[in-house]
Amino acid sequence: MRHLCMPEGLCANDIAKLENIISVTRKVKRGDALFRAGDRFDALFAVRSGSIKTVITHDGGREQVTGLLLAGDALGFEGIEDGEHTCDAIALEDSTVCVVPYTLFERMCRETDALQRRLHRMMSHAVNRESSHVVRLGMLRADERVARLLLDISSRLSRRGYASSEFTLRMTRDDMGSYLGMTLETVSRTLSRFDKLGLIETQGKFIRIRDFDGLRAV
Amino acid sequence: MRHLCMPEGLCANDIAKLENIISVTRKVKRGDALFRAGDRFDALFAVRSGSIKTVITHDGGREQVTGLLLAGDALGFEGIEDGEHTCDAIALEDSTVCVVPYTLFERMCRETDALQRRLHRMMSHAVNRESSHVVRLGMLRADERVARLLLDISSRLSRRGYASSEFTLRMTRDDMGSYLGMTLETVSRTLSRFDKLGLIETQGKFIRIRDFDGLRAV
DNA sequence: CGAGAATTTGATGATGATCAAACATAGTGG
DNA sequence: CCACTATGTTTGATCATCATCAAATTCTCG
Repeated sequence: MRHLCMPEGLCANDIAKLENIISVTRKVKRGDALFRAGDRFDALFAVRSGSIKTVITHDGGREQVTGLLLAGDALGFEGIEDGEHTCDAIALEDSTVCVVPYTLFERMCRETDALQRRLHRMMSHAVNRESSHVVRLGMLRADERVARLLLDISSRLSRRGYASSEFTLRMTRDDMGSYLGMTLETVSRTLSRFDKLGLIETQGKFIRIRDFDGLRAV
Repeated sequence: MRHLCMPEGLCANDIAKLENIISVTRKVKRGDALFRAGDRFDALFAVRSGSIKTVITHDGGREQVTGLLLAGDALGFEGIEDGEHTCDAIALEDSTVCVVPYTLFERMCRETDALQRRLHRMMSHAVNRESSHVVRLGMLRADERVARLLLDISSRLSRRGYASSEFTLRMTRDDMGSYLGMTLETVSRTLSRFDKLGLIETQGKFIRIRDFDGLRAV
């Protein structure tokens, strides 16, 4: 049972080719950076285990969490444009990623159209991921944003075959707040309220969703 | 002097190839859709003249403007993932776009690595565009968002060789508000205040920037 | 286990939303 | 081409949401 870093099917032949170039994995310790803004871009990454946040550091030191990557998610596409990464990627827990050397991968994509299609879909997915985040930030109230985040994580986990109703979110409340465009206090209060309402159960970073429809209706 | 839809250099040979497949242009009348969410995705587009907004319609009819595309900008990448578009693209004024048939383009990208690199950079750019919008929505106050939008448009225009200090923004205040995650009233008030402060001059949709540093410092 | 970090909860206040009404602009048909 | 009507904009008054400041409590990990 081998783990495929970049899931969803290719034909056996293509998979073999792919495995050749993504045989390299890299471990990243909790709190360490997989890459930093300004680092030379030379590889894409896929989260194999653990989770990673992407952070943009604004002039003045203010930081914003712009992305949350779970096992199975690919990252690094932002670096292609100018050949250097535009954000920091920080491990939220000890994690493992597959390393996909970019120029090699690009060449393979020219040879294999299935692989090319796959890369394009991944990049398109990255666009859509950002775009739904824009919607979340742009037209939802604080409690709606929190509810959506929980549902989003849940559905991403279930798509990957993990339990969808309970998980441990390694982000701090501060990270969640930064990601959702609100303060850590508001995140905390919102989670407490959801708990009191019977929508979820929280014990620190562990979260269990008790009432999916209720959350959707927030 | 021919207009190249997708600017920035390729070698003469590649340009010739490219021009072959992007010879088709399409006119879109103000208010009409270039494509709608759910439409089959089969081409990428590049704005040749005019401007276009992308809109996501939330369940319940609420709409959010997620993107603003000016002459020279490419759009449609969100459709690659599932083969159908995920947002509406609406012309803000009578506009012209180049049509780039996708499968054809994909094939060409496998043949010409310069073209492939170009496509990848465009998609990466699309990711970064969304991502800076996330930052704008996530960590800025209302007036900072408006200031950033104006500066952003200005720098995009100047990069394309247009006047950078005055332009006519075809969006309504409502569109701007939706794009910036605030109400049209707040947009209007903010612009009025900037005007009184001498940062800009406004006459309806026409805007002249008088004090770039002032705007940056908002 | 203990110290530093993270979380929770409360009290207060500011930013921006909402409601409302006057005013301006642009698009249409006579 | 002008007048008329729609639509868009501005400005004001009030209110709700969420940020800020603060302090007590609980986790976590080295």
